[in-house]
Parts: sequence; C-alpha cells; structure tokens
Amino acid sequence: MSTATVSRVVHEQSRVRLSTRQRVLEVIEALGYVPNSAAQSMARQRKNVIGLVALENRCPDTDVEYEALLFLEDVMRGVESVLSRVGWSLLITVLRDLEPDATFQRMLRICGQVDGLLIIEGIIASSQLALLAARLPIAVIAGPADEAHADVIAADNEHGTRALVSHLIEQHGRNRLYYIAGPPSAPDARERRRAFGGAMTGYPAAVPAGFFPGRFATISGQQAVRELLARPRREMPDAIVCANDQMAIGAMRELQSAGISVPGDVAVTGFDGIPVGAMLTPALTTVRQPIRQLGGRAAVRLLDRVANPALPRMAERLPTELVIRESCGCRLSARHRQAPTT
Amino acid sequence: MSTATVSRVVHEQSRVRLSTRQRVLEVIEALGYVPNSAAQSMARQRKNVIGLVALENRCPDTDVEYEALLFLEDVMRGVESVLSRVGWSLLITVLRDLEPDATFQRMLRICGQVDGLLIIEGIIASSQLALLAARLPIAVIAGPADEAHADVIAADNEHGTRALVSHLIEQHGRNRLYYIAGPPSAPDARERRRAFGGAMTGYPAAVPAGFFPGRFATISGQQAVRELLARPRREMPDAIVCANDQMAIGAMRELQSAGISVPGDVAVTGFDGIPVGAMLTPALTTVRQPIRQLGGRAAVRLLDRVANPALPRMAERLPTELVIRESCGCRLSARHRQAPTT
DNA sequence: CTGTTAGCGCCTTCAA
DNA sequence: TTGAAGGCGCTAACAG
Repeated sequence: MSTATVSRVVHEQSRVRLSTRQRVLEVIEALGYVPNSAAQSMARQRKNVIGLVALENRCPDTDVEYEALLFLEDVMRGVESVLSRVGWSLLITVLRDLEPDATFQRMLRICGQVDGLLIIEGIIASSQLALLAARLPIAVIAGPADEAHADVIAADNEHGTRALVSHLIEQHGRNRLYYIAGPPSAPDARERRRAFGGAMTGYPAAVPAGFFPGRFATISGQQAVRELLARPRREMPDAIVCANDQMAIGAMRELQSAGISVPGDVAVTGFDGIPVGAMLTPALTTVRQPIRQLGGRAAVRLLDRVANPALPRMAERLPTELVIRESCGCRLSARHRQAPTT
Repeated sequence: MSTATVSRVVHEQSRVRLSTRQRVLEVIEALGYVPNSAAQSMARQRKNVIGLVALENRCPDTDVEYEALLFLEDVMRGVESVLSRVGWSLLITVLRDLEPDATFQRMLRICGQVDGLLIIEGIIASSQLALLAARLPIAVIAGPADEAHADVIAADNEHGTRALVSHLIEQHGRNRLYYIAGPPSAPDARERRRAFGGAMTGYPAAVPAGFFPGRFATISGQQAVRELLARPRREMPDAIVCANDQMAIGAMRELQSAGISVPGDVAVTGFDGIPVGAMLTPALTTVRQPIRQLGGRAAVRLLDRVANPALPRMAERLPTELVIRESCGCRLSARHRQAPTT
C-alpha cells in the first residue's frame, strides 16, 4: 500500500476503490494516524493558517484594561468561526513591547508561519505594513480606511457618532457637548473625533465645550471629569460624549461620586456597546459596533485574497447602531430594564 | 555560501566567522528572508506551537453568553504571554458542535498541528482524553483534579466557596442559603457545589434553602429567582449563593425588579470576579479566581512536559480570594466605590 | 485505480 | 570555519 493511496483516501479523492478505501480507513483508525501538518504545509506550499495580531493594552496607571480584552476576544471568535468552516487554523499573537522595530521583527517572523495576516488597529506604520503586504495578504481590522496596502474592515464610526450627537441635541436639547477622545494612534479614535466635530458644525446653536485626550481607558474618563470639576461651574457641559464605553463608565462614576446627576445634570454617552453598559445605573446610551462581524468579514476577505492575491484592495464599513438607553436622558421602561438590550 | 551557514547564522550559533555572519545578515535583510516555519518544524520534528481548545458557550434561550467570553480571553492572554517569551506560538480553536465524536475528530486533527494541547474545562471524556494524551502532552484548565491522563490547573473552588459561606453566616447572620449551581458538565461547577454543601454542614444553625440547576448563564439566575418568587413567601432564603458572577447578576436584577432589596432582604454572591461586578449597584461580593494565571501556569506546565514527557502528572490549585463588596450586606465607603477593586 | 518518484525548505550530521 | 548530502512526512504528477 503506497503513501499516495493513503493520501488520496484522507483527502476524499474519488479515484480509490471502495474496498481499498475501507481498508485504509481501518488501518488509520487502528493506528490512530494523524497527518503531520508541517509536512502537509510544506508539500502543498500552503499552511492553512491565518495569523491574528493584537496589541496588549496596558495602562501605566491602571491595571490591565478590560476594554481591549473584550474587543480582541470578540473579533477572534468572528475570525475563528469563519476559518473553522473551511478547516483553517488561527494563530494568535499579542504584542506587548512597543518598540516599533521589535514589533516589526516579530511580525516578520509570524509571516513565516501563516498564509495571511489579520491586524487589529493600526499597530504598525503604513510603510512597514507595505513591506509585509508584499509578502502575504493582510487585512486590517478597525484600521484607517485610507490604508493603501491592505484591506480594511472597520465600523462606520462616522454615522454612529453623528446619530449620537443628533440625538443629544435634537431629542434632549443639550447644547454644550464635551468630548473625551481616544488615543490618536487608534484610527477608530481619530475617525470618531473627526465625526464629532463634523456633526457639531451641523448645529450652530450647540457648542463644543472642550475635549480631553483620553486613551480608551476607564481612568481617562475619570481624569477628564476631574479636570472638568476643577473649572468654573458655568463651564460645565450638559453632555459628555466619549469615544468608547470604558471612558464613559469612568466619567459617569466620577460625576456620580461628585454628586452630579447623570443624566439629570450631564448626559454621558459611550461607543462600542459592551455588555456591561446595559447593567449600569443609569444604563449607558452608546453606539454599538458589530465587533464579531468585523472579525468575520475580515477573515472572509482575507481568505478571498489568499485564494486570489490579485483582488483589488478594499475598505469595508460595517454599520453601527445607536443604542438608546438612559444615560442620554431617555427613560427605559421597567420591563426594558429587566431584559436589557445586549 | 551554503544554506547550512545561513542556518547557523540565523540560529546564533557561534561557529561562524564574524565577517561571514555580517555578510549573511546583510543579505537576509536585503532579501527580506523569513524562514519557513513548516520546513523548520519538519526538520526539527517540533512545531513550537501550543494549541488552546475552548468551548463556544451558546445558550439556546439567550444570545451569546459573555461569561465564557471573558474567561477564554483572559486564559488566552496568560498562555500567550508565557509562550511568546520562549518564541512559541498559540493556535486557537473554539469548538461549536457538541457531538462528542466530531469534537474528538477535530481535536485529533489539532494534534497534528501542535506540540502540546491546552484544554479549557472538561470538554471531552476522560477516556478520549487518554487517547490524545498518549499522543502529546495535555494540560486541562479548570478541569477535574482527578483527571488521570493530563495535568490539571484549577482554581481553589473549595476554599473560596467556604470563605464565602462563612462570611455570609458569621458576619451577616444569614441562615437560609439558596444555591444556584452551574452545569454538572463543568468540573468547576461540581466542585463549587460540593464545597457549598460541605461548608453548610459546618453550620448546623444555617439550612440550605434549596438549589437551582443553572448553566452559568445570566438567564439561569433570573429563572432561579422567578421560581423562588413563585413559592410561599416564608420559603424565601436570606442569601443566594451563585456558582458564578453571571448568574448572580441575573439573580440580582430579577430580585430588584420584583421590588426585593439586595442585600437588605436577600444577599447575593457570585464567583469569578469579573470586572463588571464592581460596577453594579450593589457591587457584587464574589470570589475572585486568577484566570490569567490559570492560563500562564498551564502553559508553563505544558512546556515543561513537552521538554520532558516523563514528568509525573500533576494537579495544581491556584488560590482564590474572597472579594467583599456590597451585595453580601457589607457597606463600602464612598472612596472605595469610586475606585473599585478590579 | 494504484504505485513510483521528485521535491517542498530547513536542519544536522559528517567531511573537508 | 564552511560545504555537501540526507532526510523530516506529505503531495502531485506521472507511469503503469
């Protein structure tokens, strides 16, 4: 019995006599044979593995930050569910060292282990990305839409932010909006901030009441509010729009412990739609982005490109959704509170 | 220049003239050479990859369950940080189909791709585990301590549960304790339930007020409370101990929306120490288990065993910690509420 | 239908 | 200190 025949049986090819196939299967079972994936990869010149690279989000002044936690896992599940359908595997890397050079070396090494690379956020500079992209297909999740060297799958930050601002101004008559931004290094954060500015220009009666350079961490929200509290009372905004839910949570806590009512005195809104938002008091009004689908679509796109590297570059936007709860000033029914929108 | 020399340079071996090494490095840089990991694996007979297998936790009557989410990601980070230190990679698989046979086939295939396997919870039967363990080193995270065929790394459920029960009874004088259990398929759930029973026997004055067969999901907590509310009022317990935080959250919500005060009328406690617990009103008293360290220790142990398969089987317990907040009846200072224990 | 054969890219002896 | 050569386990092309 030749190895070629076994290979044919394993790969369900049809050109094998039924009785032969039967016999091979039996022996495989008896011996507990499992193909060596390294040898397969080598022979087929394809590893059937996709890499996912994320950033460890440590904040110097807090503990591990849980916002990044949720994002990565959800993305990962989206990716994994697509890959497992076609029998591909997922290789995870969490980058910790922030020296750009070490990071790049690390990613280079990963390139030798996978057929395609998924990158969360703009971890590396576009020029370095180009170098990697020359080697294998790459898709960036939550990256900048103008990335020239890779496919980009991102949420519609613009639309979500605008819907939120409109809601605060039109439904609740708020007109002094303060913005707590995310780190400029995150494309998402930049987009949301720009969208906030753009939305405000559509309402001459409302004025931006300043902004705080946050870092997507809970503590950023707290710091922003502390700074606000130190200013003259008349400068206090009547709404605080945050670039993500984590910071909104921090801001809300800090306001409440200073005796300021949310949303009575100040409305607070987030962005992301993390589950805990629904459990807060008041429940957080936010913009939900479809994190898992982000991962899923990115995986689909990447697989397409692995199959056909000549595909034109593409930037895909997934819709976001305004999730109105209580922290904007709306009131939820008791029924609603009981089974919160998740 | 022979490939052997290049190989020596890449692997930092010393038997290369400095000038030669220099030249090789330059060419590598210029060509952007990256070693093919499949070929390396094949030649060295080692892949330098560890697999992590987890269960997708879908509940039929809810949406995706977020409790499992957090657990997986945290474990994963613990594992990844250990692996990356030694240059190994992490292959993630999330099992979705629950037919035991398909699951086993899937795991068999993974065995061909990795040097060692990390399994979260008792996903597969011990007999099947034995088959896999004969092929490669395996460690089970949060598995049963008596698993004969693999190393087990788990939290000290016993101690944590006992501390909790003692606190409720001794500090708060509660004496009708109701238990909401996790699924018997989870070793963790079984241990916690057994520990609850054991702890109660130490307090003859306190009585178990019944239990509910939950499934670690938020909805389980809600269902348990609904059932409780349907019973005569005098049967109501004065404390509800839950096998995890998710169910405690569900229970607390349901109690509150029925107008029952927590912890005034009924105390509620959880287990896990997920971050959201600190943000609830009242903040959740719980037992924290060191999830990330669970992953880290499991990875260390697995690497050890890969290096030396003859190592004796080991069951390691990581300490849990009672986190006293408000839902047990204790009161936190305002200061404390502001910067919650995370 | 089935067997034979020639690599896939790298590492590791062994020889020079 | 370097080069040459064999082989890791599998697949694919070709021959029978």
